[in-house]
Amino acid sequence: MYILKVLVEHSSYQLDRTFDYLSNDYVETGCRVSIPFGRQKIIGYVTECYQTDKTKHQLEEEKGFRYSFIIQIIDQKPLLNKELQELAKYMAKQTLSTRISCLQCMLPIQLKPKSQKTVGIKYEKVISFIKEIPLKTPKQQEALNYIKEHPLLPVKDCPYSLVVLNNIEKQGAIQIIQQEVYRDPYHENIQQNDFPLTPMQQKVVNEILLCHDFQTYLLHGVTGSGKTEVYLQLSRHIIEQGKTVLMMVPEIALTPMMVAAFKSRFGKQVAILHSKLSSGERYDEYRRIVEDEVKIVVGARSAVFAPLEKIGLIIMDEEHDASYKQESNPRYLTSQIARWRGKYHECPVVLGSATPSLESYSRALKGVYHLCSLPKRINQKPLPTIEMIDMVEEIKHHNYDLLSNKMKTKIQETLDKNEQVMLLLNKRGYASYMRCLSCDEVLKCPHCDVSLTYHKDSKTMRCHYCDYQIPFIKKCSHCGSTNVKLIGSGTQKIEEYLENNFLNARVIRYDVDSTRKKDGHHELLKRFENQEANILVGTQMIAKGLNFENVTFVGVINADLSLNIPDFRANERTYQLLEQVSGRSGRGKKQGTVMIQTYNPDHFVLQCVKNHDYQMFYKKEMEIRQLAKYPPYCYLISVLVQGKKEEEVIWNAKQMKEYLKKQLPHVGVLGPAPCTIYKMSDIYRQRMTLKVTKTDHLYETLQMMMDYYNKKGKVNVICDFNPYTTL
DNA sequence: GGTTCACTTATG
DNA sequence: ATAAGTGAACCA
Repeated sequence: MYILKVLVEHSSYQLDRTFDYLSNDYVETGCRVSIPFGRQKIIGYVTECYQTDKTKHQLEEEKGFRYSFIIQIIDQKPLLNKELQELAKYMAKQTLSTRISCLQCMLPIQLKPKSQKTVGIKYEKVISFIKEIPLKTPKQQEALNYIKEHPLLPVKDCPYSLVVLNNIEKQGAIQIIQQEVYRDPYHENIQQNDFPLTPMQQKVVNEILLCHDFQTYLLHGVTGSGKTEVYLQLSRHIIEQGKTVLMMVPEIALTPMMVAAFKSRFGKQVAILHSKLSSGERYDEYRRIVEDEVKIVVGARSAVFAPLEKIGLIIMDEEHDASYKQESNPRYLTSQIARWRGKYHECPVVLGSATPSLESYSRALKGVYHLCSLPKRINQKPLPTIEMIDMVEEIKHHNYDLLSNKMKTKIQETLDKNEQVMLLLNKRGYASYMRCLSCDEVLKCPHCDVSLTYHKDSKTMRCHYCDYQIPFIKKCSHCGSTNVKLIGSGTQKIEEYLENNFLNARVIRYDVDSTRKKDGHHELLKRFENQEANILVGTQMIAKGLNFENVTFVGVINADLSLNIPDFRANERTYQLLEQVSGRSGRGKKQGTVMIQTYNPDHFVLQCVKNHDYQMFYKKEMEIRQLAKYPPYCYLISVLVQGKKEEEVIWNAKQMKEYLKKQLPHVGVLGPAPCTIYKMSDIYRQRMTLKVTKTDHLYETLQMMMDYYNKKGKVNVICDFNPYTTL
């Protein structure tokens, strides 16, 4: 008889431990079993299995609880291999989430217990050759010879009619059988050869290939420096060594070009994992990986759990991208998971970006990561020239239009030359902030260096970090002028505007709405690539990874909006966005230009963008981070306290703060303050922000606090390590 | 006495 | 997470 330690399917802190069951058969860890639990029948994951000589009765006497036998073993083979089981343990500890939620987030939804979605396995009729026998007609004989040449030929691809095939089958020479087929989400299969590398690219490739150990590389390459080609050729070398490659990209719908590049180089050896695949497609891709039919996995965040064996290289493109942070349940940071797997497989991890996150860049400078640079565009193409356009000046000249006169002229010129235009509408920053129209100051929190946001219900300006608040007064605190304005995200009808204001403008709008349907993005981009349109207008989605040779002008309509988001990363995000979008210009033979409209042309972020000077940006922004004690000078942890009764939530949150201050004297605790959305479906939410420099006792203390409050049940506590959005 | 509802308890 | 058990509140 065997004793099994089982995690039950429900993700709850009260059930975040194993339960003991009995089985007559040995069950491998990682398999699911069906078990009685209380009065229910549920699914559990086996984490341990060992033999015992004792009887059920003896065990019960000894342990003081009743044992049950499992009802059924569900999987013959473990769903997750040893590596991923280990990883789940690590992740649960790092994110303070339940072990079961970590296991579940690694599986495709179809295999998660609650999922009602059962995937129909797709079958196809194929012809299997059995034996050579004399046939009735020459046509049949001819067909049989053909079938002999083409083993397991799909019926639909056979040049002979079904009637002929049926006749041959009746005589017993062949058999038509049902065979499982995989749905292929990307049908195009054009093989393409590698491009020759520049000496700089070659140097990076050589350096990384020399590494046969775990090491994190930060590949800092300016836009258009050919990072993709480096990834492709590294991958080629790794799979030639018989190993596999994990290629991570930001939310994949936004980077169709990277996917296309891998597909066209490596064809069927690539599996694609992302959210826009249909349930069946995703399941098939997952199975292809499990069955070891795939050498490279290209995918977004959740692909970091791809069940690849023998990983020889892990790449994270656009390393700084916010979509790498999971914002629900196990709130993991993809780079952390990737590096854990790199350590496990003893292979290099490459983080690539034109605009690395400050956290990564500072690690590279400290020597924790190994820095590789591609400072030049390929083929010696210069970076585009950038011009700042002062919108305050435009207003002085009574131009209240969306576009400055200069930009209008430039757009028309570009269209006249039959070249293409990309326009970025920076729509970030949903909350309103206050700007003085006389001195251009934005009202900021005196403690947190973020702008205050307007709260309509209480008519106050409040800080979302520390809850500092002042009543809303229509007066500038800096110069005293009453000429102030609340600025929010105005929804512009820019597509219409462009069509009405420019001759021969053919506009494609590329945003969440216009690309919602499957392959929507792909289709729109194809049309733009084929010159069916000459203006592509969109939100941040157009900033990343697009490569159109005929785009020679990029315009940014409102650069500052994202500078005033109440988030310590506002400068960094703005720099990244503007640098990335600028890089879309002049990727072909012709020189590109960029114009950026702003109310703050002298702001250091915009000046650094103008000069393509990442180092300067890094230096200045690091000074700010150091003064305000923000990452990379500390780790942030966001502690969310939520519950049905507002007073209870506030009271408990304050109590937690006292506890934390006592237990962790070296940790700074900001708040508690109400969340941006302080009430969500009748649940009140308060947030504290912890600034951590030393992690001594940190996990244990937080774990104890969460256990205590979550088991009490009055309020619910969630910890978010390295938060990217202010909840 | 019977029904309802909030709250507690245990799950192997 | 979820179902069952507990006891107080309410009603006729």
